[in-house]
Amino acid sequence: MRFEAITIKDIAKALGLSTSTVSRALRDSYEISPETKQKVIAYAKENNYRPNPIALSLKEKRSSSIGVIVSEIANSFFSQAINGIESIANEKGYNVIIAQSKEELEREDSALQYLASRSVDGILLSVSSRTSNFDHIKKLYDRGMPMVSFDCLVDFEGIHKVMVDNIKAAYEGTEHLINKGFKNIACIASSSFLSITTERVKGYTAALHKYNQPIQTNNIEYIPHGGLIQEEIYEAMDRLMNQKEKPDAILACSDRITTNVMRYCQNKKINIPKQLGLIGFSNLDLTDLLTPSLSVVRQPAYEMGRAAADLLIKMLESKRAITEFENVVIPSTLIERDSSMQIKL
Amino acid sequence: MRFEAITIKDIAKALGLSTSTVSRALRDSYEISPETKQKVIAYAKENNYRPNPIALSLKEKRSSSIGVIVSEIANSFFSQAINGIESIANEKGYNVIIAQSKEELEREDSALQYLASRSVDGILLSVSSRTSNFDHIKKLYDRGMPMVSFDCLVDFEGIHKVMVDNIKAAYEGTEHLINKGFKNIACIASSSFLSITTERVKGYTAALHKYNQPIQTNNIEYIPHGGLIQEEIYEAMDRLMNQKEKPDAILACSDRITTNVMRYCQNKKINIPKQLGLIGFSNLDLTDLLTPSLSVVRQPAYEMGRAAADLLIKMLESKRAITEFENVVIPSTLIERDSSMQIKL
DNA sequence: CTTTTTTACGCAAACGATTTCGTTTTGAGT
DNA sequence: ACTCAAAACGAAATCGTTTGCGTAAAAAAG
Repeated sequence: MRFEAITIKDIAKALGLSTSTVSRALRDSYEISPETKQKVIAYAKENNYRPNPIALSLKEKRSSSIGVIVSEIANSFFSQAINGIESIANEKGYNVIIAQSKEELEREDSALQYLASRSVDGILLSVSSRTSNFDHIKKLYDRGMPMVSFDCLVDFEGIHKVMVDNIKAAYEGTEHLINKGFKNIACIASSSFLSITTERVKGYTAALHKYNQPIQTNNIEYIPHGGLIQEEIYEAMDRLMNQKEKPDAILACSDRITTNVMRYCQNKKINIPKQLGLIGFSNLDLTDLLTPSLSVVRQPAYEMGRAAADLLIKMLESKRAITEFENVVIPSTLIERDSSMQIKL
Repeated sequence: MRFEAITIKDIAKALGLSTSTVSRALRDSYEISPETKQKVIAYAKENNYRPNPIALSLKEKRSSSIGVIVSEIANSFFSQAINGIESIANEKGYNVIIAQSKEELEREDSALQYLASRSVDGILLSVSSRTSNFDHIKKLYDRGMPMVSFDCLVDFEGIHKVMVDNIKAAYEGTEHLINKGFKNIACIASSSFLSITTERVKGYTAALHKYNQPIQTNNIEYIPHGGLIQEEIYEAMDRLMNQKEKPDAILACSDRITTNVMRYCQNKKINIPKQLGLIGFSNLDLTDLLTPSLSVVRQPAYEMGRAAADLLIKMLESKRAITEFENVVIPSTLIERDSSMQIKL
């Protein structure tokens, strides 16, 4: 079974013209007489002609499409970011191809390779939590594939980057917990390879330092697969809660980590926030309905997507090579709810 | 800025061969001497050669990609379904292009048109809640575009369909509420155009009928945009709760409707389940963490995606035209939690 | 009534890969 | 020595579209 679309050749044959004439008529060239144009356009419309984008891509060496690689789309941050990307892309006449790395290096690489082999004009990339080595990305980038890095950033320079101020975001989250009276705050972050992890941990320690709270390395846990594997988070929680001095609050540095910490506490009958305060990075739109309502650091995913897509398309459409690379930093928002309120609830 | 990949021509030139020889060497043709093959393969590997899929698509008249149109990816049901689709597609060597209709007819049509113009071999479609007329879909389908309809189905026959048993699912949900002692159960469904709506309402009324509860039309609300617009749900709830005989429980027929009913109740200080029982269709993976934990009808989204993709690819790869069309019905699951427990909590 | 210009169109190449149909060379068979 | 076939490769068409160039006829200029 196959779908056969009408081509310029079919029109030419039907109207007794050459393909060049038809092509020019459709593009409203001055070399074609008004009558011929009229005939061609009418016939094309009638038969629902649409130029074959594949033939166009082959000829023009561009596909008018951009690729997006994220860890998974079933993640509120990324689905919101993709909405932002699409809003810009549609506006500018590009279409979007989405690929998921599922937090695996091999899938990231194969997605990159597929997109690279000419089907897309450029790539928006948020690296997976398993990406400790960025050579496969840098290689492709150096060979001329336009790319913009967003959220989980690549480690090299000379590339546009879009991010939140992770240090500040984590600092504010931690500070909020401190202000609410928590004395022994732990931090659960994503894989240690990621820039967002190191920055968020940096913000966390900076806040502790500022308020003269001790910084204990055994209060910092890293989750290798960024929360995709529930077990990893449960194990981290076990380690934290089995210490002599249990933490009394937790800063959870990703969506999946946050929800799985809540689930752990529910299973273990740990009351939030009485026994354990919690604030988490999350873009879920029903954190207000959770029990207790969840205090979150919210990333402006939609805006980040828009900014990244905008940078990429500007890059694609610029004549000369880019020499100045931007680091777009978009502010995050702290939303204080019940999960971080120690005293009264 | 543009990315230039290595082509078969480059290899031919570098090795002093013709493009035909290179092509054959890479495809391991018997007409090429082992030594030449060796040289070509080595050079190709070294220079990271990858066949240009666009050129291939043009020649083969197929793109090895399938399109998926859903209302929005930021919806747990669809993102899970897409995961299922991708799992099959990757297995069979297809890649997936995702488009969102955002519950708008125009966006659905333009997505369809784009995908149609030869960039995809087939389409998996869940129609938008604004789609009251299916002509644009049927037209394309009749012109030979392979399609499989899943979840929100098209209204015509002669096409593969993948769905849950909506009547049974709604029946079981309603029955569960009845068994828990609720006496005046309302139903909030998606737009009245959709087959899933009529079927779920049918299941709801069937259960009421079976247990001798009165069926009141003013207890059935339809949400034009399927829940994408929060206001529409709030207004429906207002209508329901301002009746003389308020409902004591609600069957919410989509993810967005369910969560927005909860949000409404929270705003209006309506206690679930004491004042209002609730069971909802939902695929969110944290309904267990809500307050109260949410009773749900869960659709097997991943399996539905797999089934739909499987049918489509079988269709694409079958030599002769399909004459038998399948209606794949996949069972849903009822998960009983606190939101539907009237007596004790 | 020529010559030049304009008008309106067709031819063919190009994009990258595959494939059908040659073509050349070598070696075996008679 | 002659035929024939196998082995190893190349030329060219094809997919759908655009575009530089060529060219016929018609119109304008001389």
